[in-house]
Amino acid sequence: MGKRQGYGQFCPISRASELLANRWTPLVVRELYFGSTRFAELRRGLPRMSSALLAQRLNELEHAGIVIAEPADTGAGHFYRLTEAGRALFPVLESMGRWAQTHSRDDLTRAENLDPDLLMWNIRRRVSDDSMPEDSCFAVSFHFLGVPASRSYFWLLFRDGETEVCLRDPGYKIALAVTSHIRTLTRVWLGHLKLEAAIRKRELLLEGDRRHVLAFPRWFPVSLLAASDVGDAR
Amino acid sequence: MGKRQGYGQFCPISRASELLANRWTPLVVRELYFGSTRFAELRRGLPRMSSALLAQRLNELEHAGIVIAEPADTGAGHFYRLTEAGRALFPVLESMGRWAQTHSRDDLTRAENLDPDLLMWNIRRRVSDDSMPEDSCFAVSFHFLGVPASRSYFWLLFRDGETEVCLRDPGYKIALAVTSHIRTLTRVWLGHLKLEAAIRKRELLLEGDRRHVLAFPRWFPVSLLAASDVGDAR
DNA sequence: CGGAATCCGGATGGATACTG
DNA sequence: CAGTATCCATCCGGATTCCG
Repeated sequence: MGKRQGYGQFCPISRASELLANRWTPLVVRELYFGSTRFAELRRGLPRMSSALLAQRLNELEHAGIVIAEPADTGAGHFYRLTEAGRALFPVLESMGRWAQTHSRDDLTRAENLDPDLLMWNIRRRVSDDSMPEDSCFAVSFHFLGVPASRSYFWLLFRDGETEVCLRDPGYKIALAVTSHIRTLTRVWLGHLKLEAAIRKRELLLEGDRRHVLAFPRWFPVSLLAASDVGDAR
Repeated sequence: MGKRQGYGQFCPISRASELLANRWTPLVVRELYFGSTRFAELRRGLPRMSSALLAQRLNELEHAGIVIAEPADTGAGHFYRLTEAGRALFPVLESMGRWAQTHSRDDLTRAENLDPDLLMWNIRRRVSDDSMPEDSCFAVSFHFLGVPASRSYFWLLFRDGETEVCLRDPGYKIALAVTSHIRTLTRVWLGHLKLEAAIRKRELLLEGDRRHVLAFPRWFPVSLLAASDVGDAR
């Protein structure tokens, strides 16, 4: 009876809404699209989502043909991947992102949305897509202002062509130390502020070998959804 | 506390989801984008949505700067309109529609989504956008198969350049009688079947003056989201 | 560890009735 | 007509637990 379900309309927007207009669902698809495959990875990108709801959403999406869950050959659990129909949802996510970047820009970096864990996790995911020198093995430290003390230090560890986020000093050589307010680096990530401008304005401090200082802007990534129009980025 | 609200993420998809990933919300925006402005018009395009929830969604959208409600000078109630930020959401709706048209096409015309009221209401809205002869005054009757008897007859009345949906014979000259299964006309509307093909295959019957029979395919509209790729439309 | 199942309290949505 | 008010079913968040 009151069973909440479809909208009973033939309109294609209605059909798409049956899938996407549910709490967390677009963000689950986003995580899968951006490359997470394991339950734990998804949770890390969706820290405020309960594990029960994530499991439920993955089921719904699998049932709808958006996600396919293959049992992990190694160990327990599954690999969750988008099907072709799932990847075809990207234009929806992209247009949502583009809308918010132009019509809700300042809301993105309101205090309650700043999250250093999430930022580092996203940076790592984009860095490892790009090509870093495979032979070198070093760490870059990040020190954030404007966050709780327990969340103010992070390290990116580059080793064997892999990139890892560490919450403690990994003990490798610190090639570069990055210091900024969490909002500054988030705005750089979102394309609201050019990295070079943040450095020039001394909102972002780089300390280390001249070589690594100069290399940093070349490998430091921005979001796939970064604004191309960079507001007050001069 | 348990207060359900934002997702606590700086990602623009997250921000857009806070607005759009709620039940009925994309469909409310769709109705406004397609030209409905009064509460009653919106309800007619969203027949399964409770009036309480519609009022709540309009409030939320107004608060978010997507909708503006101006008190109606004449009579009670308001005119609801999209703001510029609201109209900028159209690419999101469009990409949702495009996705469903290609990846969930057959679900659109499942029995539970066929609705002759909704179909006629949508047709009317698109017809009046197009130019019909302003001087003429006539009616076109629609007889649907595959629907409850009480919903099987409709009339489109063209008068003074206005178009109206009638649930009873308006008494004007019936220039043309259209008969088809509800699914057939819905598929034509969605672009899954070409009108000419439906006529040729005798899934859609036209009776009336030769002049009106010939004119019908010229003014009969399809959805703004009609598929350009028309499957088995030959 | 990876993930599913359960339980609880608060929030949300659907149905119906009601009001100016 | 244009919404409110109310009641109840469902959904969601958080915590805990369980299983392999």
